[in-house]
Amino acid sequence: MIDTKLYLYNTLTRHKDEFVPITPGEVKMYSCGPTVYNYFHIGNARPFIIFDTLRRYLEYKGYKVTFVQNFTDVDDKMINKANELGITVKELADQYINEYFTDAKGLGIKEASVHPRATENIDAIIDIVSELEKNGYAYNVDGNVYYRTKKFKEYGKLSHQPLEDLESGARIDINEDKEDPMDFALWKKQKEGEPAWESPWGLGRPGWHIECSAMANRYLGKTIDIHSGGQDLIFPHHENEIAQSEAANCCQFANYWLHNGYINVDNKKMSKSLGNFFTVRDVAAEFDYEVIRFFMLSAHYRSPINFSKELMESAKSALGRIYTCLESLDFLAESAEDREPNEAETEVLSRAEEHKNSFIAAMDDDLNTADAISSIFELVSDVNKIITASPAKNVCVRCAAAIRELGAVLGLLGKTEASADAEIDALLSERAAARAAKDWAKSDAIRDELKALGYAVKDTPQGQQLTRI
RNA sequence: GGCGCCAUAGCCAAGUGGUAAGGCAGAGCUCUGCAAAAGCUUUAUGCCCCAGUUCAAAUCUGGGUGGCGCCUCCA
Repeated sequence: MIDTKLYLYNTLTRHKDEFVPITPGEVKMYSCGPTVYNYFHIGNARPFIIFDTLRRYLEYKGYKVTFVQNFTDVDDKMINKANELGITVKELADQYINEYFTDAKGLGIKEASVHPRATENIDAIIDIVSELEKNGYAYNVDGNVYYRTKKFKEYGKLSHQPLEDLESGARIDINEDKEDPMDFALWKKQKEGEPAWESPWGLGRPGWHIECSAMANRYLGKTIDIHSGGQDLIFPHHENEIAQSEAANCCQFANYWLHNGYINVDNKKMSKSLGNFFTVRDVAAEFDYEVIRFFMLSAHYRSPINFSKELMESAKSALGRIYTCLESLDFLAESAEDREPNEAETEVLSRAEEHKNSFIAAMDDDLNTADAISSIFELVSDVNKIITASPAKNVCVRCAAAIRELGAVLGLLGKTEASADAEIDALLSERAAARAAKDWAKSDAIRDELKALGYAVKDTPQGQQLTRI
């Protein structure tokens, strides 16, 4: 257990608050997941990566984390897309949930403890809407159930906007059923051709906000530690979740609300409506998934970041620098002498501890991954200084482990080199012989041949080092 | 109209009172048969501008300028 204090910026209090979980040693987290009607774009990927990193860090510190991330698998967008494609909403959901896991796995996003689907929790949704109706926070108009926003006195506490101000800025709502324009749907009456479930109010489907309240309650309980999502969910989605959950359960819904900044393109928010979005699938085809993750973590999670090909290239080179160091350490560890560390090596090992402490201090400060990554680079830089001097085996192993340990907290550096096959080994021996005979033409020809096979070879004092390109 | 965020080198980006981390790109040198990688050196007397507080300000205060977001489906 790493018992340093973790501070997180809480949208609710607008401060960095010391993180104290409800139950010592355990953390209950809920993060809003995707609506599964398409591949997700890199803007969607940011919260997935950021809050996966928070989860990993909490686990690294020794907490037992229960992490819930939902799939919104029924809403207007789902229904429209399914109709367009001539398939059912469930078929659409199944397909894109699969695609989600493909991209998420590539990005190093661990599976949540539970990935509940809205359509599989209709009973829990009906329960909470019934409770709200019973205690006067909801009203039924001909099969549509709405939340009575004015009744919830703390409405606006997350977005820090008094209800009147929200109302004056609100678009005119032409829905005549509602008592107030700020009221929002909890349950929607079935329309022609829409999927629907039986309920006390007739056939219908849940509104968007209610699913998160219902599923957080079912899988985590009435009060959770951390609720997270993108900044654009603060209002109305998270504000409404608070209104629903706190009115139904009569207690605080979440102690810490965390929100990540946007991804911009040409300094403008990336969004579907502006059409300036890139899917993770497409970007991963050009750059590695891991480069996307590294890129996301190279700035503070609450800052907006710009996306561009140039910045991805830069991220790729930076990540490559760490991998080069790791590959050299792995290579050296195989042939290195098994002896006691010398003075310089002992110094590097002790500096590795310092860098690890800096890394932890950065992460404790509201998840400052940019600063944390700089600790990894400083460690790499120290290691590089001893790498050409045939370091002791034990030193190579320990340095590589230290770099990988910190990388793993960020969900990075998990790639391991595939061992070369017999054909490659034969080429390497042949090249070694050619070099010994100073037959440079042949040596270079074999290097080209290896390159064509997808390998780069470096000549080091310890022999030929092979890496996959 | 209400609420909020941001401005640090060619680019990206930490730093929130003690004298500018880290990465990418560039330049020179060392090593190398060549290459690759790495190392060393180098790149902001200054952090959008102007005032102020302070022994001390990129950091705090006030005022500007420029950019962005939420208040509407959106990560």
